[in-house]
This record gives sequence, structure tokens and C-alpha cells, in this order.
Amino acid sequence: MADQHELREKGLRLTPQRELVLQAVRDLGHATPEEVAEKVRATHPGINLSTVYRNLETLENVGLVLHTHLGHGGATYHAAEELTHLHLVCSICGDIGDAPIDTAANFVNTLSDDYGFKTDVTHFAIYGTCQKCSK
Amino acid sequence: MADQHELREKGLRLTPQRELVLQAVRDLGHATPEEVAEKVRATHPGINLSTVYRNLETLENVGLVLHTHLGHGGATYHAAEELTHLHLVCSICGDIGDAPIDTAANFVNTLSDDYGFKTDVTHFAIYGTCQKCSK
DNA sequence: TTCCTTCTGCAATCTCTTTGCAGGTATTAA
DNA sequence: TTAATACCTGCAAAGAGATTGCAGAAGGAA
Repeated sequence: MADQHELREKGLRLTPQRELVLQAVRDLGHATPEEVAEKVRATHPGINLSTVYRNLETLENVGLVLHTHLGHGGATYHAAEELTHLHLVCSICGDIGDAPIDTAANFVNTLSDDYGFKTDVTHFAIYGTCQKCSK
Repeated sequence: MADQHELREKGLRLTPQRELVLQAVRDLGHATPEEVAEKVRATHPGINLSTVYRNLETLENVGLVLHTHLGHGGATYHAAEELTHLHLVCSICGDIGDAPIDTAANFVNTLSDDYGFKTDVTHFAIYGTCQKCSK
């Protein structure tokens, strides 16, 4: 598993729990801490929820995962390398769609030019109604 | 107080608590339930937090206030008539800046045309770093 | 005024997340 | 390989934010 290098390089210990959490985030794409725990427990039942929380925080500190707020309140975690899209959150069905970051390029530039605001597109959630639900 | 008509028209009873909550939301511009409660209690100490929550929900149901998720998890309430701007949330200082809705017009159109996604600009929060903090 | 329904305050409860602690384990150095 | 020492984990308790049930209070129509 390639985690070996990544985790050690960041100065982290290589524990089974930590590898599993990172792997789960990568497999799931978008996931709440609870979902990560569920995924991890599918193969390794003993792992505690607080361990998941602590590892998500640790992995975020070293830049391997990131979190986004998608509106319901809870954080959603992503593998850092996969955050190459915007999140389109449907307020009706709760579905999370994707759109390329470029879609927002002009918007981001405008905010920067006019307000000096540097938009963090990776931490960016967009609310609305998806195609399916607007019918 | 103009609340009289508004609340009654919506089929709501006109209680001091309800008027105070609505007024507080209007005065504060952006406010969490806790902040609304604090504001209300400044003049009327006895009001319970659960009353604030229930009234915010009620007022939202009839369209007088709206809430937005600005990222920390908790909801932030606004008077419905004042939601004419985007929220620029600074991830460093937590400051909430404003920008006209038009700033996002092209972006919103693109999402609609390309993905059939109808963006709800009033429920829209943008994360990044404000001018002050990027220095 | 009277009655009915809605609203409020209070306290308990729930969910989500964090924290303290004691024991366990990955790593480094010998 | 062994020993020492941070660092991690599991468990349980605690915090924070929000919700709910209930009994009594108050708004509003007649």
C-alpha cells in the first residue's frame, strides 16, 4: 500500500487504523466521519469512532485529506488529491453533484479583482436544486 | 411596529417573543440562534432559547426569515428581504463579507445551462480568505 | 367575557464531536 | 533483537448545539 511512504513522510506513525481511515476516505469520495467509520468497520469492526475523528483531523493537518461543509452541518471529508471539482448540493434530494473547478474560474477572478477575496474552491459548496428535482 | 400585519397575515399569532425574534434578526443582519437569543434577552431577559429556535423555524416556514450555512456548522439567519447579497466567509478571521448577487450571475447561468442545476443564491456561502487576511 | 388553539418556559433528551486517561504499539537507538 | 519513549487507540465521560414533551399561559374569534 502506497500509504506507507505518504504517512511516514508526513511524520505520522503507520497504524492500521490510520491507513484504513485514509483508504476509506479515498474509496468513498465524499464521506462524513460516521460514514468513514462504517466503511472501516466493514472490515475491521473494533475501530472506535473517536479514532476516526482524530485520524481525520491528523490527516487533514498534514494535507492528505480536506473537509468541506455541505450545509447540513456536519463536515464531509475528501482525499486531498481528488478535490478537483465543485460540489453541487441539491437542497431537495440531498444529492451531491460535481462540476469542474473551471466553471467557477471567472467568478473566482471577479471576487479576487473586485473584493480582494481569495476563494478557496476546494472548500466551496453550492446549494440549489438539481436537474432531477427541478422537474 | 409593522410586524403586526406581517405576522398576522401569515396566520401567526402576534406574541412579544415572536416580534422580538423577528426584529432581532432584522437588526443583526446575520445571526445565529444564540446571537438572536442574546439580542432579545438584552431587553427581555426571560425568553427561552427553545422559543427562539421555534420562532426562527416558524418565521422561516412563512418566508419572513431564511437561513444559510456559513460553514462552521450552525445555521445563520437573515431577514428574507435582506438576502440580496452573497456571503464571503473568511476561513481565517471568520469575517463575513458581502458582494452583490450579480457577481455570480454568469456562474449561476453556466451551472444552469451546463448541468441543469438551479443555484439558490440566497443559500450560498463562499469560503476563502478576505483581503485583510491575505496580506 | 369565554373558549379554544397556539405559544412559551422548563427540563429532559438527542446527536454530533471532543477530551481525559490508562493501556498498547510503532519507531528509534543501542 | 531489545529497550525506551513518544505517539496512538479504545473506552467512557463530557460538551455543544438543537430538539421535544408537557403543563400552564396567553392570543384571538365569537
